[in-house]
Amino acid sequence: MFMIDPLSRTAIYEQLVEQLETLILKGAVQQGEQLPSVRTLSIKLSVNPNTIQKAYNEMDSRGLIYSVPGKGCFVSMDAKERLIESTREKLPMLDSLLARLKLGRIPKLTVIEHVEMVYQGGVSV
Amino acid sequence: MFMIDPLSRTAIYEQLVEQLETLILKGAVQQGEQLPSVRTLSIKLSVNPNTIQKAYNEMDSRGLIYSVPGKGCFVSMDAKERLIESTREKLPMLDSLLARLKLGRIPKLTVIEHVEMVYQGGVSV
Amino acid sequence: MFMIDPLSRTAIYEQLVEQLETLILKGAVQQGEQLPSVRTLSIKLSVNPNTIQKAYNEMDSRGLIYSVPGKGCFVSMDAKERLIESTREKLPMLDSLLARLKLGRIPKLTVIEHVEMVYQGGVSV
Amino acid sequence: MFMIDPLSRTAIYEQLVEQLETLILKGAVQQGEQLPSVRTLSIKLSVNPNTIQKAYNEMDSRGLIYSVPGKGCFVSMDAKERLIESTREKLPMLDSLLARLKLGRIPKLTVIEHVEMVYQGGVSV
DNA sequence: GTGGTCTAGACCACG
DNA sequence: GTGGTCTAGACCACT
Repeated sequence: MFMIDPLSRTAIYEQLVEQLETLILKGAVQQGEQLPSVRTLSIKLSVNPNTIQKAYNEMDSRGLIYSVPGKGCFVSMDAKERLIESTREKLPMLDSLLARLKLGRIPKLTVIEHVEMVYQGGVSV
Repeated sequence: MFMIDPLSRTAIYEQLVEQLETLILKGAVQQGEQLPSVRTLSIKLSVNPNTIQKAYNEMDSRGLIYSVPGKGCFVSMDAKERLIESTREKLPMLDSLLARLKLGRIPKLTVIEHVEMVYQGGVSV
Repeated sequence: MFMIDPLSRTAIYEQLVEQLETLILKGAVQQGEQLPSVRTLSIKLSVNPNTIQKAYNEMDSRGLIYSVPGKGCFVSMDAKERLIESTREKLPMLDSLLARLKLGRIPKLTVIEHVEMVYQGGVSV
Repeated sequence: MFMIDPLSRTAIYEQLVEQLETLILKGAVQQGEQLPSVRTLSIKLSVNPNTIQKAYNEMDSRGLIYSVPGKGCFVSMDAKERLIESTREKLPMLDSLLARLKLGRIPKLTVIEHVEMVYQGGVSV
């Protein structure tokens, strides 16, 4: 369910957050669904429980999941909606990346091809 | 010449590297040209000299600049070429960003608009 | 009789204690009256029996209820009196809350309005 | 500057957050001011650095402070404003507390006296 | 069993 | 020096 690269420059807990976000967006994890417990996941991923906890906390504070002490962590009912709404904030990243590609002589056509490919249902991330 | 945002979450030395890259790509800094000395730049930007040094080291190790002991740092003669060549390595970033935008319900048309805008010379970064 | 919010950050057993306290103070539960059994209540509220037991234990140790083995739990004859007496212990909470409201620029008039409203029989909790 | 009660039921990091909030509201800590470093504070309070870090993180994510890796943590320029704006969210707590006091036979006059006392600049928290 | 907090101690990146 | 992350292991409260 989760794939962790301990050598990556991005923190483990951030990898978890990002992956859980895409799982929610893809519908692979339904709203209201219970997430794997901190301990279970920590063992499966051979990662310290504190690290899992930190990832869950982060998402909790963003309202994407909620945790009920003694019961478990659950996906918020409006998690997907929240994520969709916040996506527009990523457009500036697109702009700066495109500008860099343009300077690097990547032809517009190549970029458009990538857009088409991804949006034709092609690329999974 | 350089604009540093000390509050940004991206490290200062990375900001310097990125900006120098775009300056080279834009031709604002010519190949062979001498770069400001570490001390000069550290004072101008009120940034720790170590930080400047780190940025220069990073670019040196990538062959984009070279330092002549006792004289200073200079832009490599093939800096621009190297940068252009390495740009293709950034395409996977584009793919994953596009996939995220798609999941976040950003319409393809919106993305295309951004591509057009940037490639029509619109956006400067 | 009881309303439990399993998503609340306050523990379920504390919700039960607080509600039972106000029921006693309001006279909705008379002194000497028998309380629902742990099992009954746990089913009605779909809450773990241990949780109900914990709430009852808490109130027992405070002398608000007493349990007769084999018969059930009963409200102490002096429960209401005890609760009223212990209320003064809550005044420091009022002070610190007021201090925080003052720092947060809540006007005195607004606070007074709330006092009036509650004491005019307005607010039920 | 900070007072920690390790025996309190409220978590240490929450005690820190609350105290820092009141310090900001009182103006004892100015906006833009640098906070004590994680390590320094952890030694002064004989608390684990991670705990201090957690408190700082919490306030960072709420926009009350910002941290610059390698430099330190600083109070946000709009910290006080944010805190004042969020104070209204505490009014429901006032209502429920007042309702409990009323049930516990605390006379309205007594409550009003406390309000007057605090708002006449009396109580420091 | 669950989540939450805390300590101790380590390592990294940044300035 | 700074903040940030991670591990290991412990304890607590709640269900």
